[in-house]
Amino acid sequence: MGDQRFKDSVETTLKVIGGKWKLVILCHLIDGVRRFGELKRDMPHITQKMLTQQLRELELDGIIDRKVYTQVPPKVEYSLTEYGLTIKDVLNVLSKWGDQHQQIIPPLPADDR
Amino acid sequence: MGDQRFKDSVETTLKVIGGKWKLVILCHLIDGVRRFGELKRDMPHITQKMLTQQLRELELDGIIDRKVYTQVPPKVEYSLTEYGLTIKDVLNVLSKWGDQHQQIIPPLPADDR
DNA sequence: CGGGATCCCTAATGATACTG
DNA sequence: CAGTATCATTAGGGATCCCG
Repeated sequence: MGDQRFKDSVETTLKVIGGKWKLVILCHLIDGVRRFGELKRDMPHITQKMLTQQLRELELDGIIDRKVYTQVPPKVEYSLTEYGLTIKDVLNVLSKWGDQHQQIIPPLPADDR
Repeated sequence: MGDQRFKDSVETTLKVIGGKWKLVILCHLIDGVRRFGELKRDMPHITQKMLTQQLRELELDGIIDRKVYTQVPPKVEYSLTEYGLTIKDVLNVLSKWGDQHQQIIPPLPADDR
């Protein structure tokens, strides 16, 4: 299991969906199409810059689609690509693990860690 | 799926095993006990400081065990705790996904991205 | 509304030297 | 061998202003 190839694959995954925001963004897109403003509203802690930036990177990696409606005011919709849908398995496992972890090792009280 | 609780659980996971190194370290521990020097040798890019630091955090989160042999020269062994073994599912899914990704979106040639 | 462009700061990481 | 301790560096991220 822990051989070189296995490790390389994990590192590849980290490069693509690692970081502070990408998986969270994908959580919001997993249920369907979302507008930029919706994403921003549902993630109060992310800045506009970060959101834009991370969306671009996900788009470049073929995970999400960006559809621009040329109208005033502008409207941009984001959604998972067919390939991006494969991320569901990953999200499910991560969510399940985090869920267990919270029960076994509860977060420190009144603290964000 | 993409509800608040789901998202929170994913974020919890990211806090515990997120970052650049922890999952890679766990890859090496998944096959069994490893000494500090072995880990360092098998991860040429990590610095001693980072390795120590990340190991401490994993220990605090109950994922790995640290066994110190009081002898000269010193000997310290790291291994997954029983609870830490639950990380296997996560690693498998991440490795599998990264493996597919490499085939579909091959890394840029002669570049580290 | 959905950005882009700047400036700026800090937390994370690295390099290096030292030690029980 | 398995770490500390310290200093230097950098990348990630935030605040703000501007724009079609």
